[in-house]
Amino acid sequence: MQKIIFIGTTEFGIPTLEKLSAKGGSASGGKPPYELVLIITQPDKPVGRKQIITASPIKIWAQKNSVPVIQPEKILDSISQILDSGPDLILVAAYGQIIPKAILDIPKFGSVNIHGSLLPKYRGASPIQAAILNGDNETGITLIKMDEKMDHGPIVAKQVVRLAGLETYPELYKKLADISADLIVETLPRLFEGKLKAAEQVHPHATYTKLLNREDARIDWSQSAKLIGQKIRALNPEPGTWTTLDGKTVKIIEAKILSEAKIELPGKIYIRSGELAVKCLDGSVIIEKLQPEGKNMMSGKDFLNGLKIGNKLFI
RNA sequence: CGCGGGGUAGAGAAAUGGCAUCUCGCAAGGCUCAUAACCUUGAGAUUGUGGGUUCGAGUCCCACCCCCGCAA
Repeated sequence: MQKIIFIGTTEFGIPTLEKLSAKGGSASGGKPPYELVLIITQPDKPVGRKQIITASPIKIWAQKNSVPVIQPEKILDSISQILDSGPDLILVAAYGQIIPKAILDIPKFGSVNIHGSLLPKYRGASPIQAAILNGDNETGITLIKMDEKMDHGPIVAKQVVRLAGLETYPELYKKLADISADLIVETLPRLFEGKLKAAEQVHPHATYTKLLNREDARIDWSQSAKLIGQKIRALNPEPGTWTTLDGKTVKIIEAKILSEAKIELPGKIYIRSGELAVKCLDGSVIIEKLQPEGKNMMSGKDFLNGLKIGNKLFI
């Protein structure tokens, strides 16, 4: 039975862990086909307004499934434990730290990374958001052999996902997480048989994504409705698209776009068939869900009920 | 003790210390070929909790609970 070390921090890795630990068929005597010998995740961190120390979803899963878990500040500090567990493969999904080559090279079959885009497109921190943000009509999952450069190693497997142009980030995230689990299950046997050819990435085609911050998520109402819609779908719930009204921030959580040719002041709020609508460059955006500063999340209609519509403007 | 906003009817919001209003929703009735439109009427609230000041508190004071934005 092949020994695997899983390294990751976010929910993205959960479906993969589930599949890896799932019982096999009768042929394998009902045992999982692989042995998860160790899970490595980020240390517990304070989260939220009350700074409650919170364990990563991966740690919680590990504990629930009785898999040994370690949380080094620096992963290199744990190199002896990694060696001791004698892994045949290291699997990495959304860990959040650079893993040095000294560790990647430990397992017989090397280290494989799960990445949420079709590499070499969208290397880096936010590949899933990038696909939505750019209005791509396809994205996917790529498995690569890891080398010392970020998202740079040769490709061992790839799964394309078509996009309809309506996906939100959480939806696509979930979908890609599930697909990566299937892709891993499909790919590992061939990898362990040594039958897998790794194909070098076409490096000149590489594009990069950075970690998105709050300023990236501010809505510019002078952009096109399509662009604003993409932004809202890509950047919620994190970091969360927002705008301001009378100097107070308002989060825009869900919206649909409306192509109305009439050009008016971008950001102007008006009512269209009882719904909250906002003018932008080439059309309008119907806001379905939003959250004013200090308030709970509410529908666009609820927001309208309390709003004295004068010449209100989102800026 | 990081900074800040908030808790009023099912929902969203108003209310110089003096009868708690408005919009939406809901119910009944009406208009209409018809309707999510329009008109009439109605139900629905111990104003987060506990104290205090006052002739009188949603409003002022004290304490507590809960929700949320920023920051991390």
